[in-house]
Amino acid sequence: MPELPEVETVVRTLGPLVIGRVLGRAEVLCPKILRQTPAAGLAELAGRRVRSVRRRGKMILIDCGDLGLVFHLKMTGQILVVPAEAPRDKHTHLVIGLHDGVPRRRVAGADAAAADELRFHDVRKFGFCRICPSGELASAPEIAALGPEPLEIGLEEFRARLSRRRGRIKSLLLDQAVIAGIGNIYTDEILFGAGIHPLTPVERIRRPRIEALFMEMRAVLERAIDAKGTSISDYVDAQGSPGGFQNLLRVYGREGEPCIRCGTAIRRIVIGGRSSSFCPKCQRQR
DNA sequence: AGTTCCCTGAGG
DNA sequence: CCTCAGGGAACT
Repeated sequence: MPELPEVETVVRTLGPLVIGRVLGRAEVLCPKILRQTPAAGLAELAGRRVRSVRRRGKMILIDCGDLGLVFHLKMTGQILVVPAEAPRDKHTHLVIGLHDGVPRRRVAGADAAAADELRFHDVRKFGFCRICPSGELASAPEIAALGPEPLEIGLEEFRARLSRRRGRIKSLLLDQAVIAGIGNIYTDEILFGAGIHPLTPVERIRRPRIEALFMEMRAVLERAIDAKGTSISDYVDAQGSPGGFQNLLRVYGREGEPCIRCGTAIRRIVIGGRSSSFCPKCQRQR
């Protein structure tokens, strides 16, 4: 599932494939995935040059001058850059032409440069794309509501944000308004590393352990980015390559297997409808 | 704070 | 056939 490290990897692989290139015609094969995007907005994309590709939380922001594209991959979304002639499948929902700069005058009879396509692909159709004026990007509801970036926030701000809230630590780390970009896999990995039971009320976690949590959050996310994300079901980067962090997971998806630290069987519980794996010995409920 | 829903493919 | 996976919005 694309979380911060996967989205970061998509952004890093997508950027070089699209920045400086010009968008062509957009084709919507599944209108459901367009959020608050009038057909006119789509038509206006054609001819615009891609300026930048950035990430905010789990959102992908593509700046095309005065128009911006926002993608959220949710669980099974993919953004791919492929040759225009590559076959599509039934889960390809949005296609935007992509070509190199448009010369002022085309040489008669010259072949058009081989064109690529930027494609949004999503088996479950939970993901979406929004097109809006660049000036409205920051105020788009999905972005305005996000908490700070976990790799940019400092320890004191992290601690302050958590201390303002009540509730289970797992639910808070998953809450995008508290901190942006962490999902189910990395929450479990971070809590394991910090030795905190996922159901622990945040107000019961003492300062030294909050510090351990902060360090672990940074370490896990950075390691996962280094490994180019976790590919369990559908995740691939903009070139279609899988990540490698699934081989480095310490607790997620390891229910019943021995804890890598103490050998105790990893247990799984459901919190807020999400499965949570943890070691009952290394992550004692305090 | 917990439940339901969206959606589809995989696995039982 | 049934159940499960899951981000996040909407609802209870």
